[in-house]
Amino acid sequence: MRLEALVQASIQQALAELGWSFSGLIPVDRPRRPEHGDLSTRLPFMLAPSLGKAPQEVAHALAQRLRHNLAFAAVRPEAGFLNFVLQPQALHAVLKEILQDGLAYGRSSVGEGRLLQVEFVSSNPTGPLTIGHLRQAALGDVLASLYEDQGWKVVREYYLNDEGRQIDLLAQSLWARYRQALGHDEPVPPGGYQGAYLVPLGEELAKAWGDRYPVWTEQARQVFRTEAVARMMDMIHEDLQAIGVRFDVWTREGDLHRRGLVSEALQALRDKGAVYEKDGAQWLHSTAEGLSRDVVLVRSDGTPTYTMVDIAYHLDKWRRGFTLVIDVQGADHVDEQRQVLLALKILGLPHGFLRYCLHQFVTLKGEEGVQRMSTRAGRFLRLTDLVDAVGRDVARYFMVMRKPESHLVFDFELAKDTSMENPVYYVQYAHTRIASVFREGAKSGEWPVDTPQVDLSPLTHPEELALVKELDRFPDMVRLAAQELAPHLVCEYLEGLAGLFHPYYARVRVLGQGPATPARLCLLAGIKLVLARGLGLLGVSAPEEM
RNA sequence: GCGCCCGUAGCUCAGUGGAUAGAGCGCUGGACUGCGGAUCCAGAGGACGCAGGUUCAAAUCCUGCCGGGCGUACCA
Repeated sequence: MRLEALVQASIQQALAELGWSFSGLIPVDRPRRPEHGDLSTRLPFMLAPSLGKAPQEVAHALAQRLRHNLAFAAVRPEAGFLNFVLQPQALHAVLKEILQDGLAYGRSSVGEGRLLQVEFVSSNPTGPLTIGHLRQAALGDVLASLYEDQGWKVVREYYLNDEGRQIDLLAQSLWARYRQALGHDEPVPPGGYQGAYLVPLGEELAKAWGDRYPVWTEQARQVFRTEAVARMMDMIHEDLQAIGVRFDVWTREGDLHRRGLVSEALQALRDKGAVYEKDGAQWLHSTAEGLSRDVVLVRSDGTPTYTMVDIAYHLDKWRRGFTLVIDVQGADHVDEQRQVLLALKILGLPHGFLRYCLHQFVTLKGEEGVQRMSTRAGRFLRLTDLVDAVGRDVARYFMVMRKPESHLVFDFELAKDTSMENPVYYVQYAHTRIASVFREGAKSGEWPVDTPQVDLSPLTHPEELALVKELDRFPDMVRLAAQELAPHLVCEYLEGLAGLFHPYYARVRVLGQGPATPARLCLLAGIKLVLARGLGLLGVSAPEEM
């Protein structure tokens, strides 16, 4: 039994014996200070008012009842808390269970196979992916993994905005590069895409097509739009491959229009009385529901806005059978998010169907100081350049190591220069070291061990017991990271675990220690397992050798 | 102006209302005749932006300020 459950069950029994009751989850904390025990509960504070007793008194009474429980070496009431010191045997039992679970350790079936969609990146096909998209890609991919681990059936989806003015601008920018390649003095249109990545494409088209499109006509627009989007998608696919992200479904804006979903969603909103006309445009009456402004759904020229299409898209997600949708988006989309959430509420979709993982931007600190990035101005760092410089593991890890709503300063020079003083390597090195011990142990015949038969009683060092306690925390951590959309908790956990392992390893020898050796090898096996599981959730490799 | 996010060590950042606030980097000084030194040990370094409030208990919740970011388009 896991430690938290063990404590909760024991307390429940004590409550029953005392004729007390507590509805709800009994809180179990892991105290920072060792003198406060291995585990503690603040339950007495919660129970005291209804019992008409002081917390200290409640804690005392509970401690009396729990004192003789064989799992605990001590149960101490202190300052209204109830602190538990575990018997080493209780921890040994936990380690055995972990090893028995193997790679399934920490997995859960709470998702019950329900459908979850994670929509992320969804970058417009107007250029290659940048370091900004990398944060999205890493966050979305890790969130998807976390939910898969919790028993959800996850669809990773990319929404492809292949319509609209930005695409026209891109097409015309590409056309200008094409004309330039033919020796004409055709400037990139105002507000167009200045990036150098269009130059070689323009040259290719010039070679292939010659002087076929001398002026910007409707026909040229069609041809260059199709060509530009296809080329940009090739780039994006290449970038995604570089960081190991794969999408299950690509949805194109054009498809939503073709299937009539946009007008259908608009009609549904109209039926709810949430739409009004002003200046020839159709507006969503958002202020009526407490938002700060109304938004246009259909422009006066009859075309739907981005927001309108987004609402239709999300209504379709609901119809597709998803129980939960997580959208990973940047902070510049907050206003948009509120409007969509509001529209879904008006349409009667359940609260909580759509959750946003909102993240702040990545600022890049390079040789020229902090730079604001812009795809349109051609000022950005390509994702592939970053991956080439620091590797996929570091790139992914760095993008999720901070909580999404925090700004993330990516120091490019530091990432390259100090790659040896890097948390990713610190964690991976712990895994490698254990693998190395196993290799050595295999030579001496000490490894592998018959896990179920090993006597773990030699595991008595405080560091060893602390390590098992940390391993025990892994499933809760994964659950919390998924629930709170907080992948950084995984990084924090792994660094903590590696931070317990390295000092232990430096102090305690594993091989050639008689009966202690198989016990310690079991502990190392548990650590290695959990490190691999955690790194796996992040999409970071767990190397046997470095 | 209004809305949302952030403000914690020199830097980058953790910290599910709990007990004496943490990590990495950087800095100072140590540790290799045994399993990988990409490691370990020790030290210096803090008004948790400011002021009120709620609570047995606040870095955490509420209110108001101050600072930074992002929005506030018939762009996407």
